[in-house]
Amino acid sequence: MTEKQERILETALSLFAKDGFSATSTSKVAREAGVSEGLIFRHFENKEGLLNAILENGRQKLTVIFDSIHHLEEPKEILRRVIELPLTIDEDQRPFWKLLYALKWQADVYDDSMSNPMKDILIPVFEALNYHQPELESELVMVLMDGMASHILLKRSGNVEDIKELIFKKYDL
Amino acid sequence: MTEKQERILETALSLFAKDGFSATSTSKVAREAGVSEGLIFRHFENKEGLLNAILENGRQKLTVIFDSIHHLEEPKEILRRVIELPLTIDEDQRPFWKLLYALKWQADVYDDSMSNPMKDILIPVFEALNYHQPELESELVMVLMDGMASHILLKRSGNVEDIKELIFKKYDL
DNA sequence: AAACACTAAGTGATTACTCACTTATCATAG
DNA sequence: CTATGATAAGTGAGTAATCACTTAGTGTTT
Repeated sequence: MTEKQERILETALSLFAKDGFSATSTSKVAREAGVSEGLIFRHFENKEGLLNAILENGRQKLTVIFDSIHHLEEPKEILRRVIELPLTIDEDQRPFWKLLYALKWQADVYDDSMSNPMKDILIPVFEALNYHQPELESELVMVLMDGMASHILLKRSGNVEDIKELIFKKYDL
Repeated sequence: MTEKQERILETALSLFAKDGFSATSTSKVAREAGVSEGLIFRHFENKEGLLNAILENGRQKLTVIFDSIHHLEEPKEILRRVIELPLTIDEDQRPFWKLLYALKWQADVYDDSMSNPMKDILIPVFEALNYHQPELESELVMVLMDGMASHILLKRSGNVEDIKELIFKKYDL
């Protein structure tokens, strides 16, 4: 990975997240990255290839987080970690998440790859906690997390920490 | 409102919702609507004006629904209606909601106009039901609804009706 | 006849992408 | 050590197509 290659990925992610994928031109990415436009196509073949490289990059970091949760033993500890996941997104990861959430609505792009691993984590938790409908409870938590993530990524004021505590209370965590 | 004018609004909404605002060209809207491209600019001034006309159109229908809930008396009945709102989106309203949710992520566009009216409805409900933190509970419900709406609009399988029932049970509705 | 709805053929700017070319990297042969 | 040559990295000026938008003009209503 060249330095210029990384610059392209970095500024493309930032621009895609801020203005949207199709509203961001390759020429703008090149200009902002201080690179010739041709270089983008040399390294990433086309605009979509650039997007895929960005997504693949982010997905790898994601797997690490998932695995670290999966290795925990105590069910309530796992549930706590899962629920507060949206709150643990740190500043430099935000553009990636914004891009991911924006792309969901982009027709063809939508990707459920995060959904199943999460279910695999949550269902055993609710089984261990003797909930009546573990699968349904898992889906509900995932819906909640989706809402929380949107809430946080779009910076809608409110105190997210308090909402988290409220959810913890409801699940007796 | 001319027939062609309505055709433009209708097909533009459909295309914006399917492919995104900036990925949809005015020429495509015109072609699909069976109309000359110039007509779009005559009636709506520019592409953004077309978008605003679509949004204004939808917002008016929205106000009607909000008011009908606001006029109810029984707190639990209100809460029930609010929570099942995402499930009552019928097929011909879906494109509007998809567009609205997609636009949230479009940087400059985001619009909180739905948030405050909803809070005004929910806070009195939780006060009447003697919840400890009415405002926080309202925010949580709104976050949940946001998640549910995404879930439904993106057609992620699962049984939304069952999830709704589970939520009802948790709020003792 | 005046306002209105509408079309067809434009406008310059910008789009994603290509191509011919130069420069840097680096292993191996003399 | 240096020269050679292959490969990858990078440039900048192109390309046709498409973009949002305009303009000049044609029918239709009132």
